[in-house]
Amino acid sequence: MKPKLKAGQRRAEIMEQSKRLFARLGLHGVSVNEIAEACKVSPAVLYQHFRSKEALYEEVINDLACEREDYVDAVLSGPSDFANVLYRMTVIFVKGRIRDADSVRIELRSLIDGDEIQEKFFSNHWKGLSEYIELSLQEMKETGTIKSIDTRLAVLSYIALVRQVMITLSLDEQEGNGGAGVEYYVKGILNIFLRGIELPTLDW
Amino acid sequence: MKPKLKAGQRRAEIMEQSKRLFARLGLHGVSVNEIAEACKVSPAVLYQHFRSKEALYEEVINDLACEREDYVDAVLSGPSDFANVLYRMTVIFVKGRIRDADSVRIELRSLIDGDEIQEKFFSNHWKGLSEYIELSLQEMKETGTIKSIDTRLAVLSYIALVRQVMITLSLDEQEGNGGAGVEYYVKGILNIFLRGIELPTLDW
DNA sequence: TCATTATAAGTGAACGTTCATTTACTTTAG
DNA sequence: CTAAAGTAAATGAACGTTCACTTATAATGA
Repeated sequence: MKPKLKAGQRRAEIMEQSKRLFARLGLHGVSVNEIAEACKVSPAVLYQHFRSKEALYEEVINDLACEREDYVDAVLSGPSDFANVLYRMTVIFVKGRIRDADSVRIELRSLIDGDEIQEKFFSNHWKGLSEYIELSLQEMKETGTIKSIDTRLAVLSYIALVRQVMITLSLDEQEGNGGAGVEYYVKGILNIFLRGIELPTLDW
Repeated sequence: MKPKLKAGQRRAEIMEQSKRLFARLGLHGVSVNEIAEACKVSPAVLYQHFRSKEALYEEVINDLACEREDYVDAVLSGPSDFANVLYRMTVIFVKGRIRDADSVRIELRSLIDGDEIQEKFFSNHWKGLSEYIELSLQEMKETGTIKSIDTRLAVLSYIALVRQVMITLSLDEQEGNGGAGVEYYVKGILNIFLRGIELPTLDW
């Protein structure tokens, strides 16, 4: 006898399986039957929980886009200079994101499609990181700690570097990373970035 | 009466339209009918030139994969130090790529989909740039011009920065770039990169 | 030169399949 | 018993693909 799940659990199960499939194959790459099969239910079940395939897709995407990282610990749990705080924030960010590669995949998809989802991704996931950089640089500029610099370009560059780390760690199957972990990569790109904008690097 | 194109021209037309559509919507996002419609011919025509939809797709990708920038001029047409050569190579690379945004889109798709056909495209396109960096850094390491550095990480970082420029210039519709051109962005990220790996920046 | 002919290019309807979605019915738990 | 949770089967539309056919173009021969 098959166990019957409560509506809420079934819903969650459907969304989990959908997320996996949509991330890897895209909206048009997966059929409703395949999703149902992955959930081990008949296709009709999906329609008791979601209006349509597209509605399910949107909900999955939206769910991912709205997740937010919590940086409170990152800021408080160590040295409070720019480099160290940014390091801890980035590690938290990257670890949170690559926990499921699907989230990274879906973000990249939304980047290509250029839909509104992309903005949601940015404002929920990247904003914390980029605002911290932007405000810090602005302040350093005013106090003369740093030479004149294109803040926008700096933020853009750091995002690019972090995204590359996420891609390397979560999408490159080949595992040719030499087994290097999140900390190694983040430290590596962060130091490149810091030297790049003429700030002192991590002191360890 | 409609004009009839020669096989070669029709083939080229089909591939051009397909590229546009595949880039924006992906293999499963476009139907054969839509491609035919874009070419203003009946669907059957596609099958006189390509075995199947998938074969057409592969050929489009493959076509992109085989394009390669010519860096001879870049190397010869100015100062021959690492920074200046890399600058000129990068400008050529970026200009060539963003000439059609579709190529950039397809590359991003290939990152996500991770299939082998597209892998080829990816590695081939960046090869010129990344090999130049890799070999140069290796040489500087041996001659002691540069401190010990993770070459792989450096190459990865530069690719990330260049890709970000491409994305900004060719996918971000919002045009909030302040109208800054390729040269500005390339110079910006290149200097960040050079300082990042402790090499002298562009001298102008 | 100009009708004749051969062939390459293109058509449109229809094929079988798969798609997303719905309907009518069955099972299970409280 | 009954409401919720499930199923199997069926739907029309859209899909990729093929087929029998027409039309434009170019080569031929008198």
